[in-house]
Amino acid sequence: MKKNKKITIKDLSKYLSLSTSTVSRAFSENQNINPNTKKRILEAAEKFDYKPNRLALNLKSGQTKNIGVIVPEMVTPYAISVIRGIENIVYPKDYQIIIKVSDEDKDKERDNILFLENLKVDALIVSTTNEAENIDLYQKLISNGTPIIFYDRIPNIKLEVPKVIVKDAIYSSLMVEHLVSIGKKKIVHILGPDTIRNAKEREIGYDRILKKHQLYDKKLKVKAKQLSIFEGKKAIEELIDKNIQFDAIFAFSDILAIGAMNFLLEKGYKIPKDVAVASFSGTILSSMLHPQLTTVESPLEEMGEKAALLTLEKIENPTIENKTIVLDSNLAYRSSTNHIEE
Amino acid sequence: MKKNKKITIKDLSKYLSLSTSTVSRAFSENQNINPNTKKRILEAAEKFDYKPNRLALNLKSGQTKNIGVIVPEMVTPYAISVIRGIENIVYPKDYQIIIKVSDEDKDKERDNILFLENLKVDALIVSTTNEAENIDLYQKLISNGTPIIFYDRIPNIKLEVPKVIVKDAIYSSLMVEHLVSIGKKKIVHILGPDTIRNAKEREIGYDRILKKHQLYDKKLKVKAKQLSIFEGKKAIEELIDKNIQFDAIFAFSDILAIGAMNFLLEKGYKIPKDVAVASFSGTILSSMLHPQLTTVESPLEEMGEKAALLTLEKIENPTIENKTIVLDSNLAYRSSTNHIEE
DNA sequence: TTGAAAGCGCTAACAG
DNA sequence: CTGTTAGCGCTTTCAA
Repeated sequence: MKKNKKITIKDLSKYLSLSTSTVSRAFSENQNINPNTKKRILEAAEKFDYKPNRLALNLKSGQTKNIGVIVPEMVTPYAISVIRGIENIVYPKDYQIIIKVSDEDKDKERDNILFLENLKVDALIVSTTNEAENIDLYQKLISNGTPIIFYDRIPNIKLEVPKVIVKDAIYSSLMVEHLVSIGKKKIVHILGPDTIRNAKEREIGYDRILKKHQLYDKKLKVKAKQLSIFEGKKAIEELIDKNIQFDAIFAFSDILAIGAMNFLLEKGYKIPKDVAVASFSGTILSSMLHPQLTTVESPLEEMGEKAALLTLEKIENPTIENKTIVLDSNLAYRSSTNHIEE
Repeated sequence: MKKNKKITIKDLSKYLSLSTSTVSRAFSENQNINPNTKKRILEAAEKFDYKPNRLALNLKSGQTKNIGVIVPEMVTPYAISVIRGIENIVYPKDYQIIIKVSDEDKDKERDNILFLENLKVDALIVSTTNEAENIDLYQKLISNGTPIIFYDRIPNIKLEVPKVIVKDAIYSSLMVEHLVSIGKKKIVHILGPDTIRNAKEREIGYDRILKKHQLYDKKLKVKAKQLSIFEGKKAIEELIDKNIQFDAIFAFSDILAIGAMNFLLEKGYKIPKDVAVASFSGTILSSMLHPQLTTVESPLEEMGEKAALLTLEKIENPTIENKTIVLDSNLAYRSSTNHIEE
């Protein structure tokens, strides 16, 4: 079966005995066109259910109206929330998004960039897998005129780009302060991989509070090599093996916290009585567990919206200054740290 | 900064003193072109980093090379696995996918269809929110010549379309049989909403086994109105309120099982000793919990691949017969049903 | 205010 | 085997 014959400007012009250019003008703003003519055209368009052909517009304008979005992972619903925010902004403006997932793999990320470049996307919104990788490529795209906007996990290098981030160090501090406030003294920090800029920020926040309360002990810091359940589990297993005592855990991310918590649960620990657990990230995942996880909830959807706004700005005006937007988060206290005596 | 001047076939033809058509021929298969000429052209293309302009190709062919994918939800990593499968197949064929999420809302699903139609996607791959909704629209698109391929949650009506499904009833039976085999006698079924075809299938599987073992009791079936953690919790809460005894739960989906299990855990039940819990779906979610969830693991990635294959077939040959592919699943036995005496 | 004509980059008859 | 030409649907000078 053939596609329905789509009606074109030509058909309309023929029907109305007008030129195609006049018809065309009826669909663009502020053109020199007689209001009556415009009205007639619009009515006819309505009647025949005319829709401008996006493909032709694209070729004409050289724009694909596509924005590439590269996210580091999709195992957690983190990215999907950010994407929702992006959609909120770009769909009304007639842009599409093409989503690519890097699966925490810098090489895959590189492929994704190349793929999207090849697609001639009008801009790129990205959260990196590794703060120091693929910078050359990003740099190249940018100098070729493709706007790139980073969010959350941004490159460490001074790249001249717009970005949206959260206050990692501050909220990390606040969360650790919470752990101290509920009486915890030996607070473990499961650090994120040091290929992620945020990991360092969050560590700074953690260090600050523990030192302030003279609870700091280097032995309480364990590094996760990757963001996986297994690494979270491994980190804690290591501590236990080394016989290092602790009564709380502050993990770099949900997924790490989950690995740690499940391991403790398996071993019969009571949470939060024996060990309180808190993390950073704020996806719905944290409330799908038992006990529910106390966490720093980043404003993911807003992050996407801001990033999209910056993107659109940059597309419309490539010479605009590169803003950095810093977002506040929310502290969600849940059962994993709120011990209720039984 | 302006985009780099992209070089075109025209530039190449000028440089090589050839016509644009000859140059064009060098990039398409099986054309009448002198191998040497072709070689020269390819070399020049390489040298100048020539890339065919997708936008022009699209206009020319009337194809967007975009495939729309509509998924019912993205709270669980279900869809993302299917999408991965789709990507495996379509990316090598130079297609892009545009993902739209319906959030279990039939109206949103409708918007998504309209949106994608407007985008002139070459085909649609969809998993519905509701077996009986938006059929008119799907029907319309199909008769307008847009291939639509359904997977997993398909419409109930006899729509003449290719589809990919799993053996819901059979695996449901197998899972319930497992529950019986570990000694459970009072097996609750949390049914999915009856707007989902699979819910009925899985119920059939459940009924069959319970009747076979003369364990069937209508009171043990509770219906979830939606697929949410809360509904899972509510279903079980209801049973307990009504003082209905049970020692196992078979839930329509992961998310329902999670709600149920967390509620029981909160109330101090031991899982699986007091109550064993099993579900159907097979995302990574089930192994992120404690205890890990026994579940029917559907071959999600494969499902995506098959759906994509059917899609490509249909795009290339619209008159091809509409196949239905039925996939096998895997039973993953985990701690939520394997009680180990302590 | 409207129309004619050119052209975005590419492909595909058709002719040579 | 190669070139000429027209045209996909639309916008945009330029002229009228």
